Amino acid sequence: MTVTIKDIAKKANVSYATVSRALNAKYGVRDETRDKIVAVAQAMGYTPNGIARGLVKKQTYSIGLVIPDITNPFFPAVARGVEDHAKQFGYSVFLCNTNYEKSREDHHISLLAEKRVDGIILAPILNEPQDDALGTESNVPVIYVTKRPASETQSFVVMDDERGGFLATKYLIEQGYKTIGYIGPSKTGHDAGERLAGCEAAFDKFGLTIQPRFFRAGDFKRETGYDTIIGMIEEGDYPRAIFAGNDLLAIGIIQGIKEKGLSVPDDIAVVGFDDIPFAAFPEVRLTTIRQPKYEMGKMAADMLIEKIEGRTQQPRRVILEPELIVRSSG
Amino acid sequence: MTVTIKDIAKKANVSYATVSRALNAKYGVRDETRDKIVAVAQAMGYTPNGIARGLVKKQTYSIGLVIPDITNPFFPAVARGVEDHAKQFGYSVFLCNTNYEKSREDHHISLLAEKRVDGIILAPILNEPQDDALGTESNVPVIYVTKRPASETQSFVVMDDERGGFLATKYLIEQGYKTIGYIGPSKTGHDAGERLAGCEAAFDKFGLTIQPRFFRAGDFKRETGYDTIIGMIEEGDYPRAIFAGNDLLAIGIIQGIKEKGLSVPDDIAVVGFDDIPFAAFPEVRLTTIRQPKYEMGKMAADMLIEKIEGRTQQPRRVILEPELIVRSSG
DNA sequence: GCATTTTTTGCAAACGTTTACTAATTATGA
DNA sequence: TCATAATTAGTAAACGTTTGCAAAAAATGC
Repeated sequence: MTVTIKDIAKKANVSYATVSRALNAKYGVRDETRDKIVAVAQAMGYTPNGIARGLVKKQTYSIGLVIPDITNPFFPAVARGVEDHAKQFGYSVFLCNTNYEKSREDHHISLLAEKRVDGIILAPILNEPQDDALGTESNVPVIYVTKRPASETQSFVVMDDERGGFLATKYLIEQGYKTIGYIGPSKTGHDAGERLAGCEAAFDKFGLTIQPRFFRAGDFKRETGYDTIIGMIEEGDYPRAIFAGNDLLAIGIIQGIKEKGLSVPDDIAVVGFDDIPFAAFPEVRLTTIRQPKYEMGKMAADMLIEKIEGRTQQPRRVILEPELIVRSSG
Repeated sequence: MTVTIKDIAKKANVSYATVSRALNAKYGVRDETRDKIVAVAQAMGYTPNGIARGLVKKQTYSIGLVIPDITNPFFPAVARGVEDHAKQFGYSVFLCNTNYEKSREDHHISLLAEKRVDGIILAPILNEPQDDALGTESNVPVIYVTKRPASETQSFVVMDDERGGFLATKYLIEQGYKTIGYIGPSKTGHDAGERLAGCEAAFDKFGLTIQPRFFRAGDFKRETGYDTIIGMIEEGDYPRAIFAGNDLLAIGIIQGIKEKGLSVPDDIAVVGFDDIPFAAFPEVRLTTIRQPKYEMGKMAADMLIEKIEGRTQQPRRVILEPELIVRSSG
């Protein structure tokens, strides 16, 4: 049997209320008795029962981190940021992978609610309006991360995707490339739509006109990048530079280019988006837009704890700045 | 105020014991009343309080996963394996990064103990005897993963590092390489010592003699691989093939080789160890020994739950098989 | 040294469940 | 129809804490 506060009380000849007070270092217990109690607790190998405490204090010091997939190289840094910061404030974090399935997301969230976590950091799969039900219906504090919630009343921390797209394109333009293409998700729904928007904004600003045949909508997969560029090259009509919707696409694109006997960036320059760890390796050296992943996680944890501890009631909307990382691919 | 079982009882005109029974689908409540209760609970938006339940049932349906660093590409797959399997059995998992610091490991473990997790999966930093205190002193079930515990009485799931080292070396030998080197951690303490042992065993078995100048002890860092190979090449004395203690080292080694104008595998063949996601990319195509990371996590979760639910009392010692993945570097 | 204030301690309720035990109800068999 | 068995529902204790309130003890002031 694990030792409880009552066992200690008995052995120390005090009431268990006194033990509770002594152990929690509150005022109002004589030093002498506190010392004795602490000694006894120590000797008996006491570990406070957080469950019992949670029940009365209605606080568990746990939070949930709900993300699509920790195996996606984007998320470990975010998770690390969350965990590091949470731990600093005494919170533990539940890791929940949704595997990009709405049903799993829902299930995880309701499990977390049963576990009475103090709050949730959610990197949602989609950003559909109904998703925001969570934050209002249940009353668990939620911070959205990575993607903005549809509703205006929720807090979030995201990166400025549009600015990222702008930065990437601007860089390419300033490098003197005249024909620039985009491969990646299009506006509809996905956040990468904003990356595309930023790209278009740069075209606009610098007076270039978009050549639609070099703008290819698709998904986020490496294969897509590979296939798309191979197609372009085989048709004999390709741009001098390409902005890819994310690093995985960029890597696929580079692979395709090389396989066709062309060189990067001499024949085609490529800039990616995200700066996953892979991008920095000497074999890759991808020029890309860095998302502040760790900081995003840290920030989200910070905001969540702030909300939990009631220090703020207004929703906070944080938009982090992207950073252009110039390496060798563009 | 969140709705409790008592609120439901009042509205449904039954005692709250009945509500509890109805909601937990136990036998012993008339269908009619159960339906009514379920309907009321539904209508009131009831979410069971896992904390209260945990207090009486002495089970929280949470487990802890304690690893060095989720940002290390080895661990996400392990974590995913743990989480997927745990979830299947209704358990949630706390993610704890120790950052390779013993003090953080200890702290996390004692926090988990306070949270009354049902068990812990631990990828320890070191494998020193005193570490095993955990499993015995506290009575939380523990499964060691990645590294074996020093004590004989603990359960673990690891990979057969020695066999991995053997496989890698054997492959190199069979490819016809006569001078083979090793760069990586040495025997002292680290599990990679076993990799080296397997390497030596292969030398033995195939009648080759070890040339100590090609066996370089060090750590697990990419820079070490890079520096070491550069040194060898500059001295003008290097082996035809190298077995690296892990993939990061291997990547550093390859980079060094290429930078010195030599080619892989034509001048020097390299095989790594781990098969981190990076190794499979077309830019890298590293020949390596795959650790069954996902399976390790899954297996650990399986064993832990088995232990929690008391289906087994004997410690289980699982040693997974490595697999040689032949790509282009060796 | 005694009344008064302040500090320390104890008692008991509360947190939201589950569950043994008992009471009430319904079903069964003759 | 009635005794008995089987089923359903209710009472109350328990899980291990925290905390308001009251009682006891110690400290203070005169």
